[in-house]
Amino acid sequence: MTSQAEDGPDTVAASRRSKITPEREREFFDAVLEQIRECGYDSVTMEGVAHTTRCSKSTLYRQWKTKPQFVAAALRANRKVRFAGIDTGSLAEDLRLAARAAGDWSDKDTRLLQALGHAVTADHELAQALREALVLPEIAELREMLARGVERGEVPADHPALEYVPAMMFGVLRVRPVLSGQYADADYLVRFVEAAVLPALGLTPDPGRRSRDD
Amino acid sequence: MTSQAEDGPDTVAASRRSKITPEREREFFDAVLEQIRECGYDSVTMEGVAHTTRCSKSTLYRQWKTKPQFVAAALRANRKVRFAGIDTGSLAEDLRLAARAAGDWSDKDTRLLQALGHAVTADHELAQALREALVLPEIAELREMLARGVERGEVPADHPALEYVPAMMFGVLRVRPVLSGQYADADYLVRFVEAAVLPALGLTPDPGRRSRDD
DNA sequence: GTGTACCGATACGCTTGAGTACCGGTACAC
DNA sequence: GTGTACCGGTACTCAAGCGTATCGGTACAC
Repeated sequence: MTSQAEDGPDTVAASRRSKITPEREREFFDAVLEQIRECGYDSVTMEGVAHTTRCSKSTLYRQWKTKPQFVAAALRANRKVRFAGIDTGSLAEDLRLAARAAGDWSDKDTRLLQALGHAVTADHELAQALREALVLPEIAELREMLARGVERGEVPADHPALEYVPAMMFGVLRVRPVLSGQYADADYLVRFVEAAVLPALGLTPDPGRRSRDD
Repeated sequence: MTSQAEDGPDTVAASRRSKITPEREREFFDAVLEQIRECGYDSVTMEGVAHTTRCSKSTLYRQWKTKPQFVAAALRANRKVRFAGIDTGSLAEDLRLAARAAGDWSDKDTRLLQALGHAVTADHELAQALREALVLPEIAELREMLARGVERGEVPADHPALEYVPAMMFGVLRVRPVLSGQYADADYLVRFVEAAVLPALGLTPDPGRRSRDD
């Protein structure tokens, strides 16, 4: 595997004497991701992106060779830390906060993942970019959260449910639209954590059920 | 919205003096679904289906007006009862069996759902067909399973985790490829049920360990 | 002021696939 | 046997979209 497209061709704005500012680039990326969310990967057209950003197709093709490379670059630029700063000293509370945070981008992220779900099988670079943008960071953060809980002795290190928590959270998050037609909002996810994740981990949920009043 | 395409145009074989036997129709449906799984909805071509089934494009278009209608018909014909006959008298055992059963088509069903995930937003008939084929039956069966458990007194009727069990099962099932790159096989799902679903429901996986101590 | 290199616009070539039209062959009805 | 109606095959029209080429305009370097 040759890693020829690592950092170079992604954010071209700084190099190559391009007149495209990082802010402008951000507009391109936002536009293409939004178009993907709305129409699906295959239906996204470079012309459409060019039109909504009031640039020309040539401009896009000058920066990125092909459509998948363009999309991959947009995904990589979209990487964010989701659960940053969540460290309350209590695993249950951390999970609640993470659920609430996840619910806030549930809509956008889920639609993106859904729309790219299959396009990914064709282009490996795209697949990797998607994983790195929308999957791996959150998983890693969840695992750290759990590890801290274990370290504090809240959950035994060999608790069998531990390894399934990321899949549970992620699964419910992504699958809810399919089941009920609506995206998993923060309240739903917090209730899910309360009702299923914490009990599975042997953590006692709030007895009085005072889950959502900030 | 008038439901003009209900039963008539789906299975045309019997009507219209078509020489296409139900078995032949089944071949068409299998072919298109397999092509969807492999290439995604958008990349499926009527010509490809015609070629793999050694029929002509005309034949397909004679029976189904458009590609989405054809695919919707294929989905509707694909409806199956997944967890039929699972009723052991124990909710835990039922869930284990369901997990094992689900793992057996995990691959095919998940790929199909993934591939159609976004195509569905464009065509409402397709969306409904997909839900009726791959989502609603399994959910309904799971709910019945849970209801029986409640009726037998294994789980209190107001147990908060009850409503999340289908989402958990479905979520983990569908999301595993995204997380780990491999489909959720039967073993994985059974371990998940054991480690997370049963404890969440307050059912003890093995007698030596009571997880709820509030 | 001059030149270079990028920008936006437009037009084009090329491929692909949906859906249609037409054709000869053939099974089944009668 | 004769006719009808469907089958498979092929050729076609039409639209869309990728990626390329070309052109005038313009910002910035020097």
